[in-house]
Amino acid sequence: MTKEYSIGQMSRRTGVKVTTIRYYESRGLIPSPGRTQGGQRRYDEAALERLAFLRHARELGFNLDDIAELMALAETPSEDCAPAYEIARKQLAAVDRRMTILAQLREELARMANADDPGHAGKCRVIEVLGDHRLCIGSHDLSDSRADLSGS
Amino acid sequence: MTKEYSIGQMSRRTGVKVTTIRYYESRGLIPSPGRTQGGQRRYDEAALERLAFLRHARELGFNLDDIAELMALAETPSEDCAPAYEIARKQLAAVDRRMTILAQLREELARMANADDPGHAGKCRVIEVLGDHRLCIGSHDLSDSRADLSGS
DNA sequence: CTTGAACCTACAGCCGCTGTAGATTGTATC
DNA sequence: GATACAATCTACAGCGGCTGTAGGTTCAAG
Repeated sequence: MTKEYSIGQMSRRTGVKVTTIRYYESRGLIPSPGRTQGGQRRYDEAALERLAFLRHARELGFNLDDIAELMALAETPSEDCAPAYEIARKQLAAVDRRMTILAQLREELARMANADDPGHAGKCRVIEVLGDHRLCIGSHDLSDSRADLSGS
Repeated sequence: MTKEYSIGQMSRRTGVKVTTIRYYESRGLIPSPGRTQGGQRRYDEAALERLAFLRHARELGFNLDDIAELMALAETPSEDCAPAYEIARKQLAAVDRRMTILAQLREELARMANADDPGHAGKCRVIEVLGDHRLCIGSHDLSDSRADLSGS
């Protein structure tokens, strides 16, 4: 009789929220587990490992499609590690791009936020800078220039 | 007779997409403009300035609620610049946090992606690392640890 | 048996967009 | 004026990755 976990236990052990675990199941990232007579999910050790893998990959910013691929690779012993490396390198490149952009944004924000002269004649420097679009950083292609800071 | 702009002209002049301009209008960030007899939007110079301000602020990662506040401040001449500074500093702090986290993520990814030994016995290093959650960076509170790289 | 936490599904929303179907308008050219 | 085509319109839905809640059931401890 192998050890079983409820969804709450899975959540507490991996740090992935219950609603998120259900979401991952709906996305096919984790298999639907067996159920109790009453309909409650019961997971095994393998499912726990899989969820932990998923969580770790999410932490590193891999998107769910790439994670699905990595998981498939993990379950298919193969001599070819190229696909996994491709995915990891792609993510590394994206992190590098993001870091470059954030550094630029930081400069402008620092200028704006740390101005000694907060403003004059009813016009704040923050507002002035934002109103002066010669100070815009990017081209009109904004897809990578926004300092999106959301965690999810 | 002041100069008028169609929504497409607004888009080309500011780099904000037509659908996004409509979205901003629905969110109340820009006022609904006058219309032609046929129902097409016609904007004035002031609207163009406002949209440019909005775009610049988005570029810097300010969220729409904060931008709405900044725009209200811009339109209300006041001696008090504290609210604008507060918003700017909050954003600066968020950028700093994100940069710190990205640096950490970068380290781990680099380790993973640049390994000289790509893997052995059918087990890739990338996969191994992801499966070893002792290498996780963060606590179980992931809200700021994900390397979200999306531009929007 | 009772109680209350944990669990279930269905549905909707967050944030900031973004696209598309089907229809109308505006403008340039003939 | 007629034609052609790009531009514009609204309504609706979707992206990515979650996240919450209403209303109901199950599980486990006392």
